[in-house]
Amino acid sequence: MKVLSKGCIYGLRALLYIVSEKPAGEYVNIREISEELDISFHYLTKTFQTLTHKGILRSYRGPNGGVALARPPEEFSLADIVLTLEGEDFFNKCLLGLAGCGQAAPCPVHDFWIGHKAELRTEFERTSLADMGKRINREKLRLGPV
Amino acid sequence: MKVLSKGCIYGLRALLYIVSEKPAGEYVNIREISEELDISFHYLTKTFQTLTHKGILRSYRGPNGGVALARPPEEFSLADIVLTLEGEDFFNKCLLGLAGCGQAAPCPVHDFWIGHKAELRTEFERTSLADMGKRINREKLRLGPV
DNA sequence: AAGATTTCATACTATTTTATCTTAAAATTG
DNA sequence: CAATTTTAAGATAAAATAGTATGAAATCTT
Repeated sequence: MKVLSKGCIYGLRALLYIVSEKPAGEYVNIREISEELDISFHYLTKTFQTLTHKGILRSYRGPNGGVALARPPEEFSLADIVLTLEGEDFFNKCLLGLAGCGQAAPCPVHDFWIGHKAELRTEFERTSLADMGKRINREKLRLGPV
Repeated sequence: MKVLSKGCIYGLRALLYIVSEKPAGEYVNIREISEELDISFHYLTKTFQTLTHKGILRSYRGPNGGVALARPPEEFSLADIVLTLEGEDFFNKCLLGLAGCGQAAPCPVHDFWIGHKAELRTEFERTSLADMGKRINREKLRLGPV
């Protein structure tokens, strides 16, 4: 049950690293993140570019540069990140991949799947990066290989 | 939110076609299925091979040959099909793709994701191919392009 | 019974998508 | 200017998907 692409997973883990390990607003070196989380540096770079363009991160070049959240972590939900990296139609896809699946011409699992997607979306929307950062520190959750 | 691979989707749609369109036990031509559902014939053939080897389908060569369910459609759940085509660990994967994610060393979304996977699994397990076939005919649900 | 036909099985190749690496340019600091 | 660090384009590799060609089993026709 692979739901998220690598790029999205990398982006999420990296953002969670930033909010759980670093003071808010501080620029974090991308190489440090890639090494801590054992993620391909260049791939992470691309993912971060997307997040920067979409206004979730801001970046700064040069010594002591890096990336930082563009706004306080309370203001970003998991859904914001996922929708940015997977596409806005992430929660609107047919389980059987049928184009135009909907009330008018539903696939056999349409109703059931609609409900699941909505549940997931709700949970993603009500969980902020700040919530996650706190939980990660409180419960010592891991973001990378042990 | 792409959850299932193409191969699995093809297998599911094809099986649902068989149970909803054909008398139980009758051999169905693979080419017919691939054309009705607009699925690559050879790719479908491969998926069917897997289902045949795993005892979900039986096949018969020669004129009027084809594939048929190996047992009555009441005896196969959606979960049976999905687990066969996606792998037995389908419902046990970490949302963030971390190896060894579990109670001992959980990722930040472990608990939440565990619950979702369990719900999904339960629904897949309690829905049989026969149930689906009936619903498809009763509610005129579609399995392919309109 | 022979041979042609139908149909699934399998190996091999090609294409597409996704992920990763290479390289170099632009911005910043000191 | 030299060092650092993000940005970005393009090449390469790997995985998923699709297509081609051929083989093997069952049936039908004559």
